[in-house]
Amino acid sequence: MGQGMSKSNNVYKDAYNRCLRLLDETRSLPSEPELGTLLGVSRTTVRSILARMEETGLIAWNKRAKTVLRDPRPDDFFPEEETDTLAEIIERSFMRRLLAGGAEAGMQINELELAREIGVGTTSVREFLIRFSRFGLIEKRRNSHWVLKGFTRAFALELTEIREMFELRSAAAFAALPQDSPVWADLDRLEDEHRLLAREIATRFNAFSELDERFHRLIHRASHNRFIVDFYDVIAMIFHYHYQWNKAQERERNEVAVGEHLAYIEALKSRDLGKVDAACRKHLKSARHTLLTSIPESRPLQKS
Amino acid sequence: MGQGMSKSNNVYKDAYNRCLRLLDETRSLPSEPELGTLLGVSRTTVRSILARMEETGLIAWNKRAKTVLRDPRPDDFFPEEETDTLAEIIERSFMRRLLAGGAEAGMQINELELAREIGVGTTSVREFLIRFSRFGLIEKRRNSHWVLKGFTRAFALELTEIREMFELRSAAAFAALPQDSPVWADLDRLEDEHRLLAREIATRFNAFSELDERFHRLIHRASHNRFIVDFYDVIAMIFHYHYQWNKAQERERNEVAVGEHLAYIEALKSRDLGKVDAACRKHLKSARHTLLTSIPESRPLQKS
DNA sequence: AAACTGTTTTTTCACGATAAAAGACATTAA
DNA sequence: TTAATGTCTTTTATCGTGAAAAAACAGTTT
Repeated sequence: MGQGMSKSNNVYKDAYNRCLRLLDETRSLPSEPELGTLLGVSRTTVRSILARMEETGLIAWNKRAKTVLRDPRPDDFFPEEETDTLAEIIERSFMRRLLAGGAEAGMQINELELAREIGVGTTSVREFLIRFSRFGLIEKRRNSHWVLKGFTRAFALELTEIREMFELRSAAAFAALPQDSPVWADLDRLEDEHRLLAREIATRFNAFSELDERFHRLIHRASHNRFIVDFYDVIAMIFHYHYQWNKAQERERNEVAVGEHLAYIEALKSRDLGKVDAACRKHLKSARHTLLTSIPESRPLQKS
Repeated sequence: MGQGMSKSNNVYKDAYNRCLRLLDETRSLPSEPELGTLLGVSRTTVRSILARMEETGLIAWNKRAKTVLRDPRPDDFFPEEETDTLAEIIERSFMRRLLAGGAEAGMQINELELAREIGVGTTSVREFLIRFSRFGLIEKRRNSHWVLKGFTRAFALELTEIREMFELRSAAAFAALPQDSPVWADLDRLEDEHRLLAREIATRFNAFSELDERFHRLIHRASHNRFIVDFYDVIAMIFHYHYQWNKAQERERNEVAVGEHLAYIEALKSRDLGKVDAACRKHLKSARHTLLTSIPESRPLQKS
């Protein structure tokens, strides 16, 4: 694939695609700085996007006037795979290898080999591994290779131990928040989404994982502790891949979890610390159980 | 300084210096692989060391025979500053800037500028910042600069909150360890060192920080949780620099801390969970207090 | 004058290249 | 035949470089 290429323009491509979707809604686009904040990119990138949109006849562009000429067609979009960050590409490849079996604990990781296999430079792989190391799954030997510690039962237990400690504390902090805190409105909105999902669970059960993450992040944020908030990244990463590999009884599991969340939300709203503690404990216990059953007895994880 | 230079040979130089110290003790050096494990380097590096030692007339080297010819002189050693890792150099420079005042929270960090100022490549600075980010003092803006969050009171409080949570749990786990666990011998040895230091506190009070770290790491290891063990890196880093900048009442503070450690050790040996909890809490409370008083009221930290 | 567009500069991201260091393989000595 | 030494190969650490993207500056328009 792309060889010798210094840097992919995925930021531009991704923003372009998102900008296309904006086109449906209006007859003319806002100013360049406004578009920049809207898309989360710099004006330089906004101008590249506008230039191409003019070229392909999507808009007429003359200084402030950016008139939409036609609706975007499917082939106006850049292919999805070209909009991914290098970091995302590397993470996916790495996790696939990790979960594809044959990834025994203790095995050593070769930067050069990984880079060649994925088709990227070694620097990007190194940086990925350094970032990834905080998840506790790999470890660096000074001046030498990385060692895979493996997705073991021990890992899951250590992870959930911290999770439980942090979430119990965060939940208690949440319940103690003053009535006028905006989090209560956030919680109400999440409750509605949960009720909606509960009704449509038969068809939309796979929408749970995303909702789950938003719910728990809201609670963790109440701790007002960066280490607790940041640690949820580790949990989110693990559960993200967990949801992908463990499809057994997914519908049932998610249905139960939605119910537990609703009870948990009720407890939070009651602001009764005893109830909060109980509801939180109950949910975390079943989350732990689900994670543990997907990991075979003290062996590295295999794809289901 | 070193420009255009691809990689410094600090591993070799550091190992060489350590190998010189070995020369005092024996008449002849062991085999190459043995020396490698002793010094923690590869045989390639060992052979470079031996080659130079032969050249400078320190040893006679013929295959297995490595006879010491003379004692090393001070000028045989490589200068200390040439034995540092790039990562160490960058960390020191970075922390100096951070603590030298004028490092306001919210300030942005420029990779290129840092690299130029320290005289290293941008890659090394990037990798350092990624590793450093887990300490919670800096944060990355996607596709853009890093932001300094600052050594604030809030930071210290968040840090100590986690520390207390983790250490109380670890201490309880420690006390519950079976009598035949090797940690009890480790604890006895640390107790002796504490008693020794307590007696010589007037002159050796600055030896405390190293002992402190070893003591707390031993306790944290009893948790058997990688996240707890790894988190001690954050604490150790902060306290390492804390000891450097806050020299006010150092002797008194350390004397008190040694006393608290001894009480803490007694409590652990009693295996009475109530006593352990109390002793641990007491020590952590005064550690927190010490840290907090060195940070001025909700402002970035200034050098004392 | 405030907010925009046009232009230039700076910084980030990612690569290939190269010396240091590790590791593997072949050979030899005890 | 085990464990060393001698030699060769591979990997890691670090740099300089160049395109993508951000940011700063300058000139316009409302």
